[in-house]
Amino acid sequence: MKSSKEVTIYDVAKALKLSPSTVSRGLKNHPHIRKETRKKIQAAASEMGYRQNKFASNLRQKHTNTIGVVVPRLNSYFMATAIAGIEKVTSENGYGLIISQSQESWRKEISCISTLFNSRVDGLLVSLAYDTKNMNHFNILFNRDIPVVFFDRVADCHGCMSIIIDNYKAGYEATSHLVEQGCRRIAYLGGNMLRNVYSERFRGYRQALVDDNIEFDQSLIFVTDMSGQAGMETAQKILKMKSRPDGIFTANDTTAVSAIVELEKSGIKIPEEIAVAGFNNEPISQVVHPNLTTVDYPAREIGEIAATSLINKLKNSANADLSTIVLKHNLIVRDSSVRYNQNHSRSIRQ
Amino acid sequence: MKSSKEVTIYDVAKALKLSPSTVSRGLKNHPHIRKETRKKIQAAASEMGYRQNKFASNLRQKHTNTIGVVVPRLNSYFMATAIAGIEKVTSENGYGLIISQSQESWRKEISCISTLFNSRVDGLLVSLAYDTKNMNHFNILFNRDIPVVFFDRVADCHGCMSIIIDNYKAGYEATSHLVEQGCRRIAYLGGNMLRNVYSERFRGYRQALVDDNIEFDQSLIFVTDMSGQAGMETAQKILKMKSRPDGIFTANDTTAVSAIVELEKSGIKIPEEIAVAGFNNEPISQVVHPNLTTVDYPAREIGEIAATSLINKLKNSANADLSTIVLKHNLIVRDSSVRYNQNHSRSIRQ
DNA sequence: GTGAAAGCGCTAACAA
DNA sequence: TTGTTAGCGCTTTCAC
Repeated sequence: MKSSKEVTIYDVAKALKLSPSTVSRGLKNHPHIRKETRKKIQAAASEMGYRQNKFASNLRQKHTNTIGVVVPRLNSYFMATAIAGIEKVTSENGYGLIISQSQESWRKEISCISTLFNSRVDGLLVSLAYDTKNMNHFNILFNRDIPVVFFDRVADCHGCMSIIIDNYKAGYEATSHLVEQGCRRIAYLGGNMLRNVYSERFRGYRQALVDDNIEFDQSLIFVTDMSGQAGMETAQKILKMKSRPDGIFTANDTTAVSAIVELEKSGIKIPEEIAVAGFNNEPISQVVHPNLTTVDYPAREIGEIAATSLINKLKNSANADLSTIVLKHNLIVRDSSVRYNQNHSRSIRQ
Repeated sequence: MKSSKEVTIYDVAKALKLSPSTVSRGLKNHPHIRKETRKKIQAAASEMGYRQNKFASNLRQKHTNTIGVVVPRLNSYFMATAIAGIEKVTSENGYGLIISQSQESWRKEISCISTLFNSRVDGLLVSLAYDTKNMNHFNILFNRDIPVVFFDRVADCHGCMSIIIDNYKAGYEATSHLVEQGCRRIAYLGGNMLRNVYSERFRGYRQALVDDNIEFDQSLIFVTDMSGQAGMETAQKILKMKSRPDGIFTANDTTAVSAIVELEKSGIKIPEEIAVAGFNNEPISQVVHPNLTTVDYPAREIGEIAATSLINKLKNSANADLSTIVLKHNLIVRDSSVRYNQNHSRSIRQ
């Protein structure tokens, strides 16, 4: 194993007394090559330590076998898991991955897209930043027919594909569940309504109230950045309210958990005084006391399916493309929302 | 904004009646170019929608401005945070990132390294898999002088750089702390001793026992894969022991937390009957009840410093390279290990 | 089934 | 300060 120069197809060709083009063809199983020749070529190539120069190849072929990923943040359980899924299928399919973070900022997202565009990724997987207000920065991609698949935080645009769950339904189910447990004043704690994940969960929340004949109360709606900090602060606001809610539906687990911790510090009993439901089924939901009722969210699958869809689109550009894939979610009921007494009295009442 | 062909420096040159080389130079602020010309070139280029073709450039320059990353898993708090740090500094320095996961497997790690090598990354950032037994797969890199910086899970090899914390000291401190709280039979729950992070923490544990005149007991040592599952199973083993430990030092928080949850299910009082200390200061450590004593670990900094070191090495290859950078850790004492009574009685005794 | 040759877009040595 | 030119390694048309 020498530390010498790179081996090129010219070197292999010379060694075999063949032409470079034959070697090139032999290396990629071109049909018009005799079996023996091909074998000879491949043997010699690996013998000599040949490795393809992708730049030369890309330069000719005009594609990079690279996929760009733009996510709000890397260090959340959901994203890390989704990306693990993405990485799995892209690497299995011979694609490289360039991952970048928008840091939840529209501005930074614009620059990520532009960088990735300049890196000539073949396609993109994106989940939108918290405050992205329009999709103009994607136009450079659409103009060149670079396919984009959105996942989780999606937007309608140019018939791009989206991989999501039914956030409306999940929000509806979580809220209904709280109602079933006897809650009548249910707070909603969510993020920027620009993002589908929050607006849809909110829509579900609201519809559940309507269907249960509970009046909507604007003072119970909290829109925050959905950080742990925000959960704490909202809990403090709730503590100061004259007429406190008796239930909270939170659009993620991080805020739910920090709200619970904060509420319990002040002696509030969960779920007796305030029942809580979160979203995402992060590991933390099984550790907090009481264990958190939450919506299970197939992070890994979302990543895998997003990547698979993009690769399909890349492979046969004349694809009959589904525009949206909706994955199944699952309400997981745990102690933070179950009121055994209440349940009991209800069943007696009926 | 047309969706037409790519603009090349030839197009720009033609439009400006200059030569391609002048345009090339003008675009990258080459010193031998008049200011006006440069401005004219840059204006025209952006006007015309020019974007550099990196393949052509790479093909010429023999480097890719791309850094490869190999980590055991993406979806752990520590790794996601470290990678967030890496991404920050690489993107600031104009490097792309190719991230891959070894899935904790030596075999897969070998293939990751080889793929990255074939992608011609300029350098690598790696944290070793759980069961990597030798470093031969790195030889292809060393043979071509491709620099590698290890972080967190490191190994001595070819004078590569390593970014770590003092795991020995941290293990020592955590164990000593448990002793101070009155523990006399302290279990150690760790991973494969091949990995520095586990062997060093174990070494610290052991030395702390020696220094406190506590006899080492092999039956209190549990080597697992450090998953949540493993924490649960180990807790069950401990529950069945005739002579149970009165303290546990666990080499990560995930296992610590699931062990605590499992022990408490069986009515064990934490920390009164068994005091527990973990490692990593994951968010979950502040949610579990009782809050977990743990070692704070500068994940983001480790990532940032690893990336910075690699880039420095890349930029001036004649670098006076430090071989190891040790970052500060910090024992965070929380309720899972503090025995107020015990403390009190000790202070009286003294 | 194989070879010759051109060219992808850029950079850098050399020339002017 | 700018231009000329060759060539990075590969693929692909066209010719044989």
